[in-house]
Amino acid sequence: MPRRPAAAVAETRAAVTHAAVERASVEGLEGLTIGGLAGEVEMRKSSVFSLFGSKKELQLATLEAAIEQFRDEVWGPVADEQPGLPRLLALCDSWLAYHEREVMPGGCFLTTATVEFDARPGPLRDAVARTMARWLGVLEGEVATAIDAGELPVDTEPADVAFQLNALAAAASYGFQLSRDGDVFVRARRSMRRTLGA
Amino acid sequence: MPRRPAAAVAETRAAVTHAAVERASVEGLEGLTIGGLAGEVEMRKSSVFSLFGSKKELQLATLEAAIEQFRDEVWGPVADEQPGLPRLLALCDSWLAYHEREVMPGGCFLTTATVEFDARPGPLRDAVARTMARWLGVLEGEVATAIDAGELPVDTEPADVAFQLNALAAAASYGFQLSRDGDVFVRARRSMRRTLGA
DNA sequence: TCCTTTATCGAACGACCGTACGGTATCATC
DNA sequence: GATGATACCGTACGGTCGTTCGATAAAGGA
Repeated sequence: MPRRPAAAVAETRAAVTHAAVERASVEGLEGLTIGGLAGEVEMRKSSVFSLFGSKKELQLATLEAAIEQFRDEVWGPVADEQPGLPRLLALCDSWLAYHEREVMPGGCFLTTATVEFDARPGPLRDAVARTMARWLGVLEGEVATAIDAGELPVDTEPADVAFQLNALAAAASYGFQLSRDGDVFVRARRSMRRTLGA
Repeated sequence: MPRRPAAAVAETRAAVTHAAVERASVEGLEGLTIGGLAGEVEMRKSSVFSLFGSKKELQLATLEAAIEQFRDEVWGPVADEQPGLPRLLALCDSWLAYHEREVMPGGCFLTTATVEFDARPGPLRDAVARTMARWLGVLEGEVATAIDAGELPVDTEPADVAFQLNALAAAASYGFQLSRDGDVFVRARRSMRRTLGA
């Protein structure tokens, strides 16, 4: 009794991973349960399972979906800004706004996944590590562009600034989740501006 | 067949929570299993269970033990330094050293617990929130002392500096766990020094 | 219209979890 | 040396998890 037309597997997977991203931001990727997820998308446990073949594959697909959403909602709006400091400043605002409007009910997904798997060897950890490295690389490249354009001091260490910005955004996310006090975003924004020498 | 003399319940609990702290830094507080923990301290599942009465109590006791260890190993060595900027600088070094020497096999315990429970209402979340708030308060007080002593600019926001230092230490911890590259500690130390205007 | 493909379902499995409870050997006290 | 408290153990129960597998009904091409 297929409820959907043939070859709809991609859409169905997307519906599941979308729900999984939200759920995992709260309970963690390990806290995901195939049965619980199935209930949320009104399917049966065995159906959801057969879409991915294993829980590990479901987790990897969920991470992939979270990355895509992050790119769409954070990077997308600022992609057209002028590369260098202008885009970096816009990116920081977009980044914090993404957390502030609570797109993820449990806070920053990548931070959650990082802290959850950073000490557990396996493909999940490797995928998280690659993602984090790639993101830090993006930030670093933007800082380097800003330096070349004379928008930042020549003695600025791009990797340091990337590390700091990422640390601040993550702390803003879990700080807000813990305290439910929006002031942490003000603090984070001020701190980011200071890091970027404003 | 009691293996220990009477009234040894406190010592036994301490042995269990000590193992639990290490394990939870890797697998998370929710990932703790009473049976697994029992194997590690060479006791039976039912024995460990009856020491705490419930898993939730075990988790709370584990958090308490982690806080105590943190206080002993991070704050203890610098408690006698001169309050204000000197002690703050020493504290940052002690803090990073604590993570660098991998006392916790899975990285910063409080960060793990924070990210794990920040969006899950309950006594665990409340305890974590109180702990984090207290720690930020300690940092903030130290910054305020430094300002009063003229060691930091008068327009410094103590809460901002506390937020930044905590963000950097946490990021150093999970950054190291992910990359296994000790350079993150150099980066974090440099960033902390910069935050403190050195 | 028939036949193959395919998306979904239902039922069952073994493993592991937290929890409950009664038993048992040792200790402290008299 | 008998007695009661104490620290630990053995066993079992109900529940939930990931996973397997055969059935089923709609979709699509011939």
